[in-house]
Amino acid sequence: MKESGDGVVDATGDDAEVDVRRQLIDAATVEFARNGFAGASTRAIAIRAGAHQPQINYHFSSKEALWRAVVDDLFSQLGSFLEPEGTFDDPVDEFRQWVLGLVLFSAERPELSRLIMHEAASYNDRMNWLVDTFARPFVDRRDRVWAELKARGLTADIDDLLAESTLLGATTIPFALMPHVERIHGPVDFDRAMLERHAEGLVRAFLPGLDG
Amino acid sequence: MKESGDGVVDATGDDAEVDVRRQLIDAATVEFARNGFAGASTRAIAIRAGAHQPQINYHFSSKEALWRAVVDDLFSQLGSFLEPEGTFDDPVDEFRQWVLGLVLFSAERPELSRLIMHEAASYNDRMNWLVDTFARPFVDRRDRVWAELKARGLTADIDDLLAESTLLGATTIPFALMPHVERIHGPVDFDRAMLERHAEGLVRAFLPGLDG
DNA sequence: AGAAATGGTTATCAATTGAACAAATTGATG
DNA sequence: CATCAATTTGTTCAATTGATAACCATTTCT
Repeated sequence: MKESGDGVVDATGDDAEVDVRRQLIDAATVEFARNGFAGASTRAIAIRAGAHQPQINYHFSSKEALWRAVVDDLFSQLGSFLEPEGTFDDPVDEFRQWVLGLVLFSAERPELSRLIMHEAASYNDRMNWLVDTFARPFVDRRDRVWAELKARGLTADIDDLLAESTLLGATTIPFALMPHVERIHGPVDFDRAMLERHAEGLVRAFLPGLDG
Repeated sequence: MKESGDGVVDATGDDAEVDVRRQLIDAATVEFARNGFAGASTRAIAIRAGAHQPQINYHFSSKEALWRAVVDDLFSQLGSFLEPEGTFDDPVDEFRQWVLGLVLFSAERPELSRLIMHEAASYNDRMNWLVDTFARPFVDRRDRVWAELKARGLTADIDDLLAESTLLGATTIPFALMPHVERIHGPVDFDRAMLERHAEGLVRAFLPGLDG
């Protein structure tokens, strides 16, 4: 338990003991996503985690480091929603799986989009770290698939530089802004089938060439 | 100059005197959009405006009130980019003008989208006020047009409840997240013609029936 | 001229912030 | 039992926060 280096589970098998580090990350995920980095206080995070505020500086070196641990955790979860590179022969299949994965992930874990939205509105170190460490590989792959689809004449006629963020906005924003949506339309709930249908609709919208 | 009620310009014609209230709103727009409500300090806003911090509480009653004045100002600017209701006979024309207007506005003034993104990630009073006071009429009109287009079989097959926010995300997010985009692709600059072409691409993507 | 009003300036307030420190506790090992 | 490292807990600190009050300068009206 003390050594978290190798992922060996506590030999006692008694996981009634909570992992404070884990609890802190989960609580921080909620607070950072809701209020942004500046708006989230370490005390609020600690209370939500059922811990004491100084434990944040013990288990993580600083509030910044806790924020990075949260982003790390969220991107790792996102990875499990997306098929690894090289899985598909057909770029259309790859595109379809990417859109579906992003829609399903955003619906289940809107925190990552919200966290990015808080940071990506300005030029700052946290945003740069996030982009360089995690976002760039995702974006590069996306752009490569988009270029291949465009070469085949399948893509919507939108600006290449904006294609990536346009797709990102279309797939994730509805879920990231769900409080806004629900304020207008009332409580909303989606089952898997609806999300799959919605994702397929997005694919057809951005790849009109499929119907041609 | 003291009475800003009727838009009469200072009779002296000397407008080297700056309108502090105006300067504060402009400075607050930048700070709130970059750092969110909690992350923006009244001192930073005052410094950017070339004013003193207590002047914020003099010209506005509170930081909240200043934030609301900023939103009010931004929505008023948005209004000038959108054609008034009843201008169009054809819902396709109305949709096209709405998409174009939103794209042009977001490219020129990404602050409104950023400000909304900061607030709409959580249920809070500022977001509720923003939705009830400004967003609802825009959304209602958008939904009405979308329903009309759908009845004519022109729309992409995406979920009705998500259509509004999906459109919003696709049209505004690329510009709201421009720091993120530029971190990846390097400096980006768009001229009016490129934006018009991009907007038309979005229209065709979301109204595939137009090509049928 | 004198009073009133408007707005700018300085100083200060209580509250909250992230972080640091030391004492207390825990659990395992010799 | 004694020892030691790993955590937890309680307290404290300097910095920053939004807001307020007191004071000063200028203009406006009587």
